[in-house]
Amino acid sequence: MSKERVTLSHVAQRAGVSAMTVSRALRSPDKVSPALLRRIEKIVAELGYVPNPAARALASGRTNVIGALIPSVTNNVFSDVLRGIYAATEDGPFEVQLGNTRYSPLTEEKLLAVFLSQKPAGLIVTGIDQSPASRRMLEGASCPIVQIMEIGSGPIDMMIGFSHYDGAAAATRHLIETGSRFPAFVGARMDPRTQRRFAGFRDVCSAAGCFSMSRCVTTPTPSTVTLGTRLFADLVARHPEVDGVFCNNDDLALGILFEAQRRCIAIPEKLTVCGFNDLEMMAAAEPSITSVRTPRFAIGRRAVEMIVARLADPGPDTGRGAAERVDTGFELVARQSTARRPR
Amino acid sequence: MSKERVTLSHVAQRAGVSAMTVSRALRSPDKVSPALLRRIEKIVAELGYVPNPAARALASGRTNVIGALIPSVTNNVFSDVLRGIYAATEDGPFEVQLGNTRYSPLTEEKLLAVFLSQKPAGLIVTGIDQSPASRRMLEGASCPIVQIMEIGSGPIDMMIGFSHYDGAAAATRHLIETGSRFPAFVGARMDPRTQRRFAGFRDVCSAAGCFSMSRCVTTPTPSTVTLGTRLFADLVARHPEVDGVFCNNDDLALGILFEAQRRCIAIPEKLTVCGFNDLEMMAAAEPSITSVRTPRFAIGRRAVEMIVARLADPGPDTGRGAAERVDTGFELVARQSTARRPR
DNA sequence: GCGATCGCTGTTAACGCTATCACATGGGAG
DNA sequence: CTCCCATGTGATAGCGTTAACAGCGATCGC
Repeated sequence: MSKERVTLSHVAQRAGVSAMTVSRALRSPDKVSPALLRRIEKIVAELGYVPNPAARALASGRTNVIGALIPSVTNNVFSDVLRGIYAATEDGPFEVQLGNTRYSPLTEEKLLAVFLSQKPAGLIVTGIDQSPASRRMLEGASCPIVQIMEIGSGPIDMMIGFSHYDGAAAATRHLIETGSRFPAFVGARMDPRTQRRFAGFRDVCSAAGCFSMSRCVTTPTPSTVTLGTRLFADLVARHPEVDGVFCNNDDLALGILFEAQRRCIAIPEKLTVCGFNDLEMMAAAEPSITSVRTPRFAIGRRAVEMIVARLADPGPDTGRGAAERVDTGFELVARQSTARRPR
Repeated sequence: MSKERVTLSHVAQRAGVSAMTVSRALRSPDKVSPALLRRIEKIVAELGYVPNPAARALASGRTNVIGALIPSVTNNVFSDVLRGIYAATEDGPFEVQLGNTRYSPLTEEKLLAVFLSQKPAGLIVTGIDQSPASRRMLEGASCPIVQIMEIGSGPIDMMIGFSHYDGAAAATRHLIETGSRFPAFVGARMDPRTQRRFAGFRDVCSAAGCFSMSRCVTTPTPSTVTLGTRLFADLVARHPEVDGVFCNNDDLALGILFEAQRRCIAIPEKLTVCGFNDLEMMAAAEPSITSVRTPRFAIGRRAVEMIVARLADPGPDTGRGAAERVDTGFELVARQSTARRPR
């Protein structure tokens, strides 16, 4: 058993053809006669030939790498998106290169430069708030690009997501409709999407005449269940009148549930609670927690599919096809934590 | 602004030196005169030169890719490990290539073949239960390899993790010591590590004379909070006498907490509960939940560090250095859910 | 003062693959 | 019976980088 790598020419030699033909047999099988194709495939299997992606990339100027820029790997939201991305790529020829921007535009710029220099097959970026420099790089790129998780105007190329503002607005309306007169906002890691959720909350409350900035507690630190308990403790200490909380995500909502139980504040009788994203555990909680369901897995999968489709058919325009912009919507899932009749 | 890629020779031309010198300036700065080095660095920055990794890989026969084979991206456990891996790589020259084995040995074999063909700088694989084929491939590989999450005998190369058997045994002992006479086991996704946890539970219970197979409910499906509620419902329906539960992970434990609340089964008075992994929310829950803390982030980070260290100093042996085998241990964190005096 | 040595830089030749064009064959249209 | 084109295959030339060695002053030891 030789330690040496099996290359195209080894296969070619064994098959009595040129390396180019073997390359074609693997890359575009329809351009090789069927009999020869079978013979080559057999030899490839025998020798255990695996193409060298570096050589391929160098020679062709393209790679089969789809780059994905995600702000966090820990956050449940993005692990679902990631799962969708992996699900969509695992049958195809593409592989995923993950970049963790850690919510930093600067990190994103750096990663973008690195990714783009590798001539990726496509790029997935999170959100619509790229820095000017990032945006310039992306606009100059020659591969399909999908902005995910959010929709807005002026897509760089393609876009799939939903309106965080509308999602939060719907949740807030629900809180008010189920009788909250002193609604509060609890938010962590105030990234742009979170801020738009806050805006949705604020505008709906203002319109209903029940907005109070001092009932909004936020922090730049990442959201956790424990953080939810703390922020809620702060909130009730300052505002015992609070009778409804919109959390900018489910971790916080769960923390509030626990802290309320600890303080014997009945949910939903004394306090209604609504989260965001609808993580699996929201339905299982006691009481179950109302949340805004977002199609995270689908967004990840669809983003890859959009890139693959574009690659297969670049569209009528030279270069980029017509920009696709998909609004996935969201769904307010009302549960026990807001099951209260309005007075 | 030219669309053309900036290559080494562009930089070289501008600097009035050969491409090789620029390559050296970037790769081993100490072999280039300081003045020239500065000049080259300036031009690199000006031109925005980014090395082509494909060309580098092809020419040098090595890559700076560390491959990581993980059974799940969704599972909180592995997202923490992943975070550790990313944390350790983000300052260095290495990048991570993630492979999702989805708990399938066959998928793992395929991914391994692909990864190894790319001559990675190092490889991280999960667990110690590689298939014979996988093991052969890994043993034949010429890069550092770390098996993570578990320790056992006969490491392929390096290894970092803890004993799942011992962790479960400690938890079970704790359940019995805090007064459980009819302890139960609830487990999902019975992968090898989970099974060893079960073995720990079983052996400790048997030794204490309180093991009953029919009080062990398991399922091959992935663990979720909702699944925890269901399995617990099944369990109490068949065994109302159960007064303590060891869950093979925290999702299930949380589900059990919720289901117990729904059924007004007081925790810890009527039922004690212990999870595994000590996810963040265990401490925040009401009542807080006892769990076995495992150093997931540290394992991920350390695994990368072990690879980097090996790469820097291959050790005395030809090829591979002395195998490193790190037992990180675990920590039983007792909380309210098991706060009961033994009778 | 002279060869030996060191430090820095250049030249050449790959690495494994694919783009491109050239070439050979065979069949169908005129 | 030509001519043309489609089809399948081969030869050649890179892609951008690094390994390996060659060269060439300058410094050093004796």
